[in-house]
Amino acid sequence: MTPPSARPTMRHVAERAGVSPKTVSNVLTGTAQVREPTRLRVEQAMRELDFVPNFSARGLRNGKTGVIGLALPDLATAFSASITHAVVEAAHARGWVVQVEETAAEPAREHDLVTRARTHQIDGMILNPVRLEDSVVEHLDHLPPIVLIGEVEQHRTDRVFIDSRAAAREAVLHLVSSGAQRILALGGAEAGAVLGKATVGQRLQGYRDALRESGLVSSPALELEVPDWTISGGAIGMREFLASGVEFDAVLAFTDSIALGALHELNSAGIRVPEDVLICGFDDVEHARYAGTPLTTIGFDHERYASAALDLLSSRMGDRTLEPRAHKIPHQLLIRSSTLGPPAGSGRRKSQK
Amino acid sequence: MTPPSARPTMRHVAERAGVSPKTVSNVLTGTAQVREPTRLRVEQAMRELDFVPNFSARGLRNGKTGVIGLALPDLATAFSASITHAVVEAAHARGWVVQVEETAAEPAREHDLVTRARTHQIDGMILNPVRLEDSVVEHLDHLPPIVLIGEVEQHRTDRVFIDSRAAAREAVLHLVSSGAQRILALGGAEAGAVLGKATVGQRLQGYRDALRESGLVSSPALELEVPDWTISGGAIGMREFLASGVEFDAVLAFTDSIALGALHELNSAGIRVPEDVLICGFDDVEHARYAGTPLTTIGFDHERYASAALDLLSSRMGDRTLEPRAHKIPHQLLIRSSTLGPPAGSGRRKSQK
DNA sequence: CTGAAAGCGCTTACAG
DNA sequence: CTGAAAGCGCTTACAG
Repeated sequence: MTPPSARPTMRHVAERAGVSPKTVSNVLTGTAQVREPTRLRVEQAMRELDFVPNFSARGLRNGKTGVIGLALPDLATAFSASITHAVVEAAHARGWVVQVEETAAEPAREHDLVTRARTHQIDGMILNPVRLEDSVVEHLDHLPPIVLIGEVEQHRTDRVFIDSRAAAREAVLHLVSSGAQRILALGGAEAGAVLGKATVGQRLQGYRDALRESGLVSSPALELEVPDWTISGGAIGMREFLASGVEFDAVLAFTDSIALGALHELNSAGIRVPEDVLICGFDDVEHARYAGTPLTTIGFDHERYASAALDLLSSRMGDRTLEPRAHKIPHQLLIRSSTLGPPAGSGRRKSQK
Repeated sequence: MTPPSARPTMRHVAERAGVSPKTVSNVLTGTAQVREPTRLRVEQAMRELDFVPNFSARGLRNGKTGVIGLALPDLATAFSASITHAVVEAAHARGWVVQVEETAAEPAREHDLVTRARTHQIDGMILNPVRLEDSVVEHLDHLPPIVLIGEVEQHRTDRVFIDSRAAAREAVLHLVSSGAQRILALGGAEAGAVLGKATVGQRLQGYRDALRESGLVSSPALELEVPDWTISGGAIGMREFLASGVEFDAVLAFTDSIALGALHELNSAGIRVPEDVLICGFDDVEHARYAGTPLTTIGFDHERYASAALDLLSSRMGDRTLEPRAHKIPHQLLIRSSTLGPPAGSGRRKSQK
């Protein structure tokens, strides 16, 4: 019940400085030149009154809020933390603040989010879709600018991505060249998803590409989903797989968190990495490098990824009629201890039978 | 350059439904009862026009935006990810969205943040202060409600915290009872900070309390700062310490990330955990449990922590004259492999000389 | 239960 | 370079 008048407005500043509100606005936005002495008077009045502009009013007037949205499936993962950090830093450099949303890997929540985007008053949104419903894309015209991050088979929106298919292929070829023959893909057969439509599909395709090229057979028994893309999700998936008794000598995990969970589970089961099983992750989060066995992974520049997304957002906000653009960020296979095993041909451990 | 009129307003809905804007507002906010047939007509008009309310306008009118701020020193850490996740989930349950900020451990940026809080149009803010400048607290009356999370020797603001001093003491007593005699405190002597004023100080005090009680001497050589509270920060700190040649047989790291960096560095140096050195962290982030050597740590319920902060925020938004309240969240020492060493008295490794 | 009026705090044309 | 007017899209009293 604090009266709103407790907070000074431009009118108060104007009165105190003996000018019109317009002049205060000019000082604030720099729209028009203001003579030095006038400007100093206005600035002093602002200081004396401890004035700050009301961004709701400005937003109402301008149709811009200075806020962008960042929507990720699960904010608790290491990868999300790294991306959030990078986006917030890059956004600040451009004068924006960031509102975060969590889609919890539920398509319904993604949909809600996008349709609610306008009410939240954000100027644009960076969305990491899990399974982007087509219905969302349909609404595109009524929505603020959206940049998709991650792999999406969808060309009506700006996108930033790494070539996950190529990266997965490289990773698997590396595993094969290190002597692996039965490689588990851990992270998603993603039963319901159309192959290739999202990150999961891309990585799975790259995995299969490499097997084919290497003359190895792919098998549904070696493509395993995990409950979620977290450390515990990876651990649970690995535990189930070990219980199945299927033979394997390497793991391609679809994220580093999954890989770390799998690594833990292998160690608990007395299976040594890399002596018995090789393991490779995805994303190069900080603790991949510092894991008990440092983790081979696919790395890319998270800062660059964030900047690219913001640049796309920025130019689309300037012109919504632009053709959709896709910005590919280079990736790199980072080889660490987890795949530096004994020479090819040495007997690898088989999983229990 | 899209005309703002592209977006339907309440007036359009009202015209289409043949009612006044006020009635549309009533339907939307539920302020007044609306007769069933009227309401249905209005709702259909909203659907047909794909109407969503403009929250900037509503915010301007109501003085509320539905947005709260969450400010953490470094969004990239595992602890930040866990807290961000918990806060966003709890906020959504209360109908709020969350804007994140990063203070990068710089007091100046915290100060900026707080003074800019009003312009960002947030209804309240959750701030994890590193060194909260008194100047910030001075401005409290001109700011939206703030809840501090973490330990702060400051009683003019609502706070949520765990008893870090008691927790650190328990952890060290546990290390001592496991046979440790020379325990490194890794995370901050925090040269400039007044002891006890922030998280660092609390944990350091608890550490010293336990040493004193155990009849062990504390020594500046065993209190080490790290460049930052990250995994690599912990690794760098540990590396420097090992180079110093000071003897030690246990480590109390001030966060799990620091602990994991230290663990990695010890392993690299051929020092075994827990056989040669015991190590204990703080916060119980997910990968503490899944580390190469599962990490003993101080755990607490992150969800409860977040909910408590939002509850305090909520009630203060209802009444700014309330006495400041402090909500303590219980913690628990979680003993895992990293401190399950050989029995006390067995020869521990000394660091190199 | 519904309507007509006024105003939240800004900024954009439009004049000087 | 500065001012007076109008309006962004809502909602809160105030009447009916």
